[in-house]
Amino acid sequence: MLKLAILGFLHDRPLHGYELRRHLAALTGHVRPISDGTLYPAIKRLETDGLLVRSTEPGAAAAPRHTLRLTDAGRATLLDRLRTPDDLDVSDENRWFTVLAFLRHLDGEPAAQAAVLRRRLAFLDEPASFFYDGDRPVGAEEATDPFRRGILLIARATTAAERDWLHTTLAELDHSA
Amino acid sequence: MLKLAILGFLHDRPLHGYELRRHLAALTGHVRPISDGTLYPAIKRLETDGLLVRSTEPGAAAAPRHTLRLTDAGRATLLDRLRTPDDLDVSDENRWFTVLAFLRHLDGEPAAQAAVLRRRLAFLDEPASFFYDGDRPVGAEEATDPFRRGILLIARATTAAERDWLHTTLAELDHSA
DNA sequence: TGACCATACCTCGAAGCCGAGGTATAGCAA
DNA sequence: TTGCTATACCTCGGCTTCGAGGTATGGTCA
Repeated sequence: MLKLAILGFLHDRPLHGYELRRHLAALTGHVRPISDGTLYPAIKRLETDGLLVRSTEPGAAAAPRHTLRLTDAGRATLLDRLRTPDDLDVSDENRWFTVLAFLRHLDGEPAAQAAVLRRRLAFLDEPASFFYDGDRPVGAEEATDPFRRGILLIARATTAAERDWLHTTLAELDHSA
Repeated sequence: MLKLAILGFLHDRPLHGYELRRHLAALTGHVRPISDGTLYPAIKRLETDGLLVRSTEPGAAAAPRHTLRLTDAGRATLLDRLRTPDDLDVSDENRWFTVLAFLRHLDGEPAAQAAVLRRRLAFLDEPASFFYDGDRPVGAEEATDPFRRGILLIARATTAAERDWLHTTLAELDHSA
């Protein structure tokens, strides 16, 4: 997820680590902050994998900066990951939002974008609850525990809003394809 | 999060590992499945920490089962964690739902339950967006990218539903306190 | 001149998670 | 009797993450 986000941000334009940090903080920071000890090793991994290159420049306001630039391999990896996200990217909301944040990078391929959205739709259409009475899913109405009731109500509202948005966006994409 | 979920399920009644696995699959499995290689070491950690004990029994249909039972320390740890969840438990939706799933275990303490809900409310009231134009947060209406627009729309719907539920539930808790 | 802060990057050990693989037992069907 | 499936548990290496700590530069302000 971090890898995807880094590649996604760098696709727009080269950034140095500190800027990247701030972009990441804006995207997912209020939910799940990224520490330096996570970010910098991740950058190094991407570099050794040949997905990005760094060029040192004198720092504007402080220490020298390492400007990070996506390579062709990096760009290809990003687009590939966006075209075929794995199941966790589709089911976990945090990861899914990261995919959505960069899905526009597939801008020449509305059919590929639509295919990704359809995978999410399929996931949302799977009958799945959080709680079961034996094998039977427990609906929000019958939950006696107010907190579990909350989970079900919130999940239902989210799913409804997302289905709505998915359907309208898919219609637009299909139209432009 | 896994630790919290295990303690939470065992608070209801003793379970063996395989049952626990199925409970966990129902709670978070459709979003984020838990593998054996995660579950069993986690159980072992809880055991060495003295939070649960296991008693081997002949298996009903197969290999012998290890029935897991919460100790007093385990029960205390669970309640403590529910009373004072850390920030990530409050901000990350996956973790927050896990807290909610077991918050009823604080049933004698409506004030403590309300305090936890209020922390979530405070988090939701923080002005936070996913995208910024400089320092200014970008609203769903101005987002030109349809996918980022989706993120903002879905997040807005979720937040609205959750605020609603939090307010009504807090009113009930305050009434019963 | 010195204190302090924001910028900018990095390392290290501890811990957790994952997937792949392994070991058994019991029941059922070909 | 062979094989399959479900039950039930476990280990291992590899990878990622985290937090705590460290280094260095340049600017502001007293």
